[in-house]
Amino acid sequence: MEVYFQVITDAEGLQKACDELRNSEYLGFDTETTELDPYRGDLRLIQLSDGKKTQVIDLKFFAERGDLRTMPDLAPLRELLSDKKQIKIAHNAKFDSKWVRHQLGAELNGVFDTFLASQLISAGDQDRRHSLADVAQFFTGTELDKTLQVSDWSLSELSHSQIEYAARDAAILLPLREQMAERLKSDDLEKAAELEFECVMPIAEMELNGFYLEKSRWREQLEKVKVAQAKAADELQQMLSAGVAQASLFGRSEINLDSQQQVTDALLNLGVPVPATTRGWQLQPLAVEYPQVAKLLEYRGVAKSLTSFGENILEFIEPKTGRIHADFRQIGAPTGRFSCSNPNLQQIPHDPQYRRCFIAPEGRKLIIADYSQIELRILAEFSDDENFIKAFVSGQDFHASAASQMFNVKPEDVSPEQRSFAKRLNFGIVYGIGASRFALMTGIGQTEAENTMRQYFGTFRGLDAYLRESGRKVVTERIARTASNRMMRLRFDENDRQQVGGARRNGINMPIQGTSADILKRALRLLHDSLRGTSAELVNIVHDEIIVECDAAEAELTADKLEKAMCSAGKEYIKKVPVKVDVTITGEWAKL
DNA sequence: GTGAAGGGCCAC
DNA sequence: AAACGTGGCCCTTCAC
Repeated sequence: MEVYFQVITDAEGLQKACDELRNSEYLGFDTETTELDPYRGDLRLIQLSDGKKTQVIDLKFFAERGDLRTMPDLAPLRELLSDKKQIKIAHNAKFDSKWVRHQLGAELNGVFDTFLASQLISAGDQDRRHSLADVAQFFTGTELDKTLQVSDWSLSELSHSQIEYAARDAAILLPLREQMAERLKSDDLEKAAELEFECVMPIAEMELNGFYLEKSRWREQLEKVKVAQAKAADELQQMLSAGVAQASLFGRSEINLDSQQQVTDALLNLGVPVPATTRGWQLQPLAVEYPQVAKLLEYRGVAKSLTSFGENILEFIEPKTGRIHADFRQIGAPTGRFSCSNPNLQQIPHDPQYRRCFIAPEGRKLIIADYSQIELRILAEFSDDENFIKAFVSGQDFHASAASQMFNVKPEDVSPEQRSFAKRLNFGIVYGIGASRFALMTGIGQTEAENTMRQYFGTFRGLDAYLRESGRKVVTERIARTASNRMMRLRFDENDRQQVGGARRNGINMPIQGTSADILKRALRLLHDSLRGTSAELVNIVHDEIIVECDAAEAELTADKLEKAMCSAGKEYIKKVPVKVDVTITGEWAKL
């Protein structure tokens, strides 16, 4: 593919280039950098293409003359990038926007992201790849050579082929967008795409902001866990070795407590009826009768804490900022949920001992806001169940209200046990729980579990009908959608009962989990716009929770804005029941 | 030594 | 007879 390009190295050239680019509604946009991390390397090239001609801006020549963030010479470029009316097409725009934000001091607005679009269109197909080369091949049939992607972009003089490669990557985005836009339209994914595209900048900023973790407090916490772990390991070792044949004369044989195999053998020797899998929920009932099993579960808990949430997380602290900048994948799950890694800030134990280590630095505050029972409210909305809605509208404790209805007692007479049953079912049905699992987790018998579930669905008939219809539909259509029309395709063998059952549960869960993700994404965009120009910074998100850090003086104002953004986002999708957000102003990531 | 798979547990 | 959805990270095991 021939590319017509021009290299820009000075202010005059840049002004002219931006004037030319102004005439195009869509611009292909790409960057080349010397590193992957904007805190480490330099932004070298910015490529902008109107499809006919590609402008390649070599920032090295600008950086030589001063600070890129404030340099007036770059004003036309900043303006163009942040103008939301001119659409910038980029592949994984989060990457480019982080560099532009951090090193040019500009927001990227008006995004069309071919990476996110590809994920939306593939609708959860795990086999599809989403690299630019794969996406270009799939949608336009063009072969892309990406070998120069990892070439040295810090050279004082870039080669002709490097520049040409850079220009071509930007140019190809225009025909690619045309194909993808058509497909988004025919798949009815335009709304979901807009939701995703508008979320790119908030997430890019969040990653740049990072979350502050106090090292010393984390280490103190670790010491406590280490002691607990050593103790539990010792005790478990003692208990298990009682069942091992007194080993060799050469010494005691230690059991590797992390080895599934060895632990199972030891338990069997002790006469414990170990089930096929020894996952926590399977072992839980045995823990009452067998102290060894209880000890094993205790050991696993502390061992997990120490390995997954131990010293290693401290290595993620960026020296330049003293903060943790995790990677968030915007479409981390086919449902539309985010995933997070390096480290996964979405799975820090709820125990305040851990979360209290994430703090606001001196003079700052954390605002923690989470949706109250968002998935159940979505379920109320979708199912239109009269009694379910009533329980929310009444404004009292939801689980107690549900229990009151299903056990037919006055709200004040609901026993803790009844409330607990209702609560477990409320959560379980979102995942398609069955009677046997319900029996196992409550400790009641199979028959009683079946009866309780029958009572539950007898009370919430609309819910029952919705879940059945939802499950039926997904099996016949093999597609599930959220409120924004985000789509997930299900693949299963219709003759395999297990697969059909799995697909049904999947399809029931996806619209609910996915709509929750839709709402969060919408909230992030509204929040981003309402916090612009303030001291507030987004620092973490956990599915139904948003955490913002701001100057102490602006805490009240920020809390208000956060609550408003989340509520309005929720109300766009949930009309039949109130949307409730709990907000806390605090110095630490823990509720008061 | 390295990498993939299997099993387990953390979050929501 | 059925066996609760989405992720990431860690460990062991086993093959190369």
